[in-house]
Amino acid sequence: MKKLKSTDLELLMLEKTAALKTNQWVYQLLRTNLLCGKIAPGVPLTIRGLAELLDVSPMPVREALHRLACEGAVEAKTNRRVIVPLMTAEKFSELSELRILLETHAAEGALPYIRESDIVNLERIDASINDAVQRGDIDTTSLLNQDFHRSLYSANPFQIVVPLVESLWLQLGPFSRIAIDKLEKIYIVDRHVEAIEAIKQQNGFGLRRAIEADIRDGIASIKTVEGIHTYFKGVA
Amino acid sequence: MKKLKSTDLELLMLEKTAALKTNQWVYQLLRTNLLCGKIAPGVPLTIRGLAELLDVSPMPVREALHRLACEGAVEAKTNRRVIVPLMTAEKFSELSELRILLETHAAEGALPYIRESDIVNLERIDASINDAVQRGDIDTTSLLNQDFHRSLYSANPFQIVVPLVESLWLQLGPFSRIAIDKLEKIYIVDRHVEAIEAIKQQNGFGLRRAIEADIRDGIASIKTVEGIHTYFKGVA
DNA sequence: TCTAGTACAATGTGATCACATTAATTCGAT
DNA sequence: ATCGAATTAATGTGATCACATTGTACTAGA
Repeated sequence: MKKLKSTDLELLMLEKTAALKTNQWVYQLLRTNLLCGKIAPGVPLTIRGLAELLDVSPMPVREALHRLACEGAVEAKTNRRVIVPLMTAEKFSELSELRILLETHAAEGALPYIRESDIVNLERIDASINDAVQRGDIDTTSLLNQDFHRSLYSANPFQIVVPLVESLWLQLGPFSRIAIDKLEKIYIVDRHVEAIEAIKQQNGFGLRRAIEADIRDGIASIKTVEGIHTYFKGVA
Repeated sequence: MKKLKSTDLELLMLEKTAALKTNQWVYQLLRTNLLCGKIAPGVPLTIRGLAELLDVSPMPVREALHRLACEGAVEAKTNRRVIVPLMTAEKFSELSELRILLETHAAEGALPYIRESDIVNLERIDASINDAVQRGDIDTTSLLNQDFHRSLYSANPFQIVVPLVESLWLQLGPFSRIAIDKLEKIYIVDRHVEAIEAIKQQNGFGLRRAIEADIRDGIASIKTVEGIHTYFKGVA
C-alpha cells in the first residue's frame, strides 16, 4: 500500500485574492477542506509538505496548523505528527449534544436583536441552500448551512458563542456534510423555514425547537447512511 | 501620563524547566498572568516587546499570542495592536451564562466516570484551596479553583468541553479572581464540598446544582465589590 | 499655540537557515 | 527471510533578516 503524504492531498483550492494575507488564505483553505472532508483522518499533515503543495513558505502553514490545532480541527500527537483526529461514537454524541446546548442558547439570545434586514438575509441564505441542494452541490450546501447558523447567532452584538460553535463544527468535520448529503432524500421539513417563522413571531421557544430539530435531523440522517460505521475509529 | 509599553509589564514569572519547550513556557506564562489579571486591558502587547521582556526570540511569543488570540484571551485589533479586551456588563453576563450552561453539562457528563481515586483527588485540591484561602494567596486560590473544575470535568474520557470552558475562563480573566478574593468574606458555604457529596451519592441533579451555585456565588460576589464598575469599559 | 505634513521608529508577516529530535530506511546478524 | 541496530532523511522549533505597513514624533507654516 502506498504511503500517504501531505503532498498527495487533493484539496479544493481557493483563489488567493490580493486583499487576503497569505496566512489567512492558508488557514481558510485548510479549514474549508477540513469541513468538507477533503482531508482523511490519519493522513499526516506536515508543515513543509503543505507549504510545498500550496507553494508558500512554511511560515504561514505553521501558523495555520497551530490555530487549527487550537480549535480542535487537527490533533498534534506527542510524536511529531499532526493528523485529523479519528471519530468515535462517543465523541460524535458529545459533539452533537454540545451543538444543541450552545446553538439553542445562541439562537434564543440572538432573537431580541434580529431586525428585518437580518430576516431578509436569512431567507436569502436559505434560498441559496435550496438552490445548492437542487444542484446537488454538497460542498456549497454545507458551507451555506453554516452561514445560516452563524448569521443567526451573530445578530446578538454581545455574542460570545460563535467561536465555540465553530470549533464544534470543525471537530464534527465531514460528518455534517454526510448528514446534508443524505438529508434531502429523507426529510421534507425545512427547519430553517420553521426557525424564520419563529423569529417573525418572536417565539423564543419555537426558535429553540427549530434549531434543535435542525441539528437532530442531521444526526438522525447520519445514522441512516449505509456503512457509516466505517467512518469511525477502529474499523478499517 | 507615561505611555505604557509591553516592556513595562510586571509579570509573575514561571521557572523555565528543561522539559518545557520555550513556546509552551511563554504560553503558560502569559496565560497565567492573564488569568491573574497581571496584564491590564488596553496595554499594547507586542511580539518584540514581550520577547525582550522574557529574553527569548520573537518566534515563541508570536506563536503564544496567536494562540491566546484564538482562545479569546487577547484581541487582535485591525490595526497592529494586540490588547486584553475590555469587559462590558453584557459580555460578563453572557460569559457567566455560558459557564453555567457548559459546566453543569460537563459535570453531569463526568459523573458516571468518576472513581474513588478521582474523589480523593478532588478532596485534596479542595483542601489546598482552603489552605490558600487561609494564607490569603489569591493567585494560587484562583488557579487551584480552576484545577478543581478541570479535574472534575476531565474524568469523562470522551469529554470535549474542557477547552471551551477554558476559553471562557480566559475571557473572564481577572474577574474570577476578584470574585474569589471577596468570596471568603461573604459566603460560608463551600460549594465544592456540596459537589463532592453529590458525586458520592451519584446525584446528577445535585451535582449540577452545586456547580451552578458555585459559579453564581462568584458572580454575586463580584457585584458586591466596591467600585467594580471601574473595571468595565467606558469608565476610566 | 495649533495644525498638517513629513520623516523616523516600531510592528507583524513572510522567508530562510541551523539545530535537536524523531521517523524511515538500510544493512547485517541470526 | 526476519528482526534489530545503525545510518539517513524528514520534521518542528527557534533565530535572524528583509520588507511593507502603521504608529509616533518632529518640524514647519499659519
